[in-house]
Amino acid sequence: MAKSKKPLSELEAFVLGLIWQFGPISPYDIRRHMQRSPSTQWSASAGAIYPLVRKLEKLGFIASKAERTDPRKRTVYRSTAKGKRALQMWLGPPLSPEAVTVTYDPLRTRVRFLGVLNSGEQMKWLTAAAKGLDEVEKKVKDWQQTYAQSGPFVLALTRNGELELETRRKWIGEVGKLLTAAAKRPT
Amino acid sequence: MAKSKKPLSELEAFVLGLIWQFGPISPYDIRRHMQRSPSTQWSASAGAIYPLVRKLEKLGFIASKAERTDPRKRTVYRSTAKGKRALQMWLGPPLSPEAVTVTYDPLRTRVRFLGVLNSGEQMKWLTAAAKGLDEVEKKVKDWQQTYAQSGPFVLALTRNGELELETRRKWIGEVGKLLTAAAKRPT
DNA sequence: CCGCTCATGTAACTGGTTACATGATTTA
DNA sequence: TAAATCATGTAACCAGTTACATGAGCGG
Repeated sequence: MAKSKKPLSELEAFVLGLIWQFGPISPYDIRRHMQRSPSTQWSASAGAIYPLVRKLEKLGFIASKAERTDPRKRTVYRSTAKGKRALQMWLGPPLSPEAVTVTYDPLRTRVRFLGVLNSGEQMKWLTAAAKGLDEVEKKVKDWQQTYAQSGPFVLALTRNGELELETRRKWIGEVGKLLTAAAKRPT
Repeated sequence: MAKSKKPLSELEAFVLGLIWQFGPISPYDIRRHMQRSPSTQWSASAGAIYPLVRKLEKLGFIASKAERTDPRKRTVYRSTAKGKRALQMWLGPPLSPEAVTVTYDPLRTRVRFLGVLNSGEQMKWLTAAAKGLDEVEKKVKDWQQTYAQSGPFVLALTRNGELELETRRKWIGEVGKLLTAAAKRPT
């Protein structure tokens, strides 16, 4: 049989996707691309990317081509037909279980435990959080500018960034109101 | 000096937070609590929780008490004053870098590469994604019901779930419109 | 009494990070 | 020519997962 390959990890699929989308591309450029992204989901470390790319090649999902040899070598990769199919499989439908899950928002995790601070500190925390979101917005806008007008999918990402930020801001604001209301109503 | 302890990991802080919030509580109950949460961020595996709890105890952040001994033992933990301070430190302000970052949304990652599917498949994917969000909503609502009326912080989480879901739905819808528009306008 | 849940635990693994190294090439 | 960047690589580590084991107690 041999058909039972285990599914790609999120990082593997992401790198394969980038190679499919921007290939021919070098691991070094993949790393820079990831480092410039506002997301901190992955470190984009050499220790992750280079071995991963070699693995994808061994799987036959991507093919390498030496662009400049020996001294200052540079190897670029592009997706193979098999790689494209693997990416399509990964995308689905059906959507894999980890594709459909609640988002992970570190601010949400923290609000869960805001009760460990006193009322005054809670308000300070919320102010700091709002300021943090301003920083995030800057980074997102930077990213958007560099990758502007790259088709409907980048536009979709841009739009996601806007909506997401708006929602988080609104929520932080509501949490503030909730807490002041709770503080006034003594137990 | 010895004052330069490295910061808590997200999981460590989360578990410490749960112990502070619900303690005295057993590692077993922590696991169940996490398993019931709609988030799939952590596996809540025994291999993660039990060693972690012992680590927190060794750090002096929590204290144990044997609730039932030897046969069918049950050990419960509660937060110490030091643990509470550690939790407050972790929360901030200042907010740690990983606290203020864009959310991680696996659907967003996937939309990035939707171009690998043809137009028809793209629409099917979006339909499947929307259906997936319905599932997420069910899970979130279940969770909300079990933990209803537990103070302003749970209320804040509930509200976050609502807003988040609404935003993701809206976004998926917009992506659909974006793509149909792009499909009609040839090149 | 059989199967399920309670409750704790560990050994092996894995995916990814940190931190470093190398050498060529470009820029100030 | 010194410093920064390009480009690739690896060794040591770490946090968390998978999968399994143990034994007590409870419900049908």
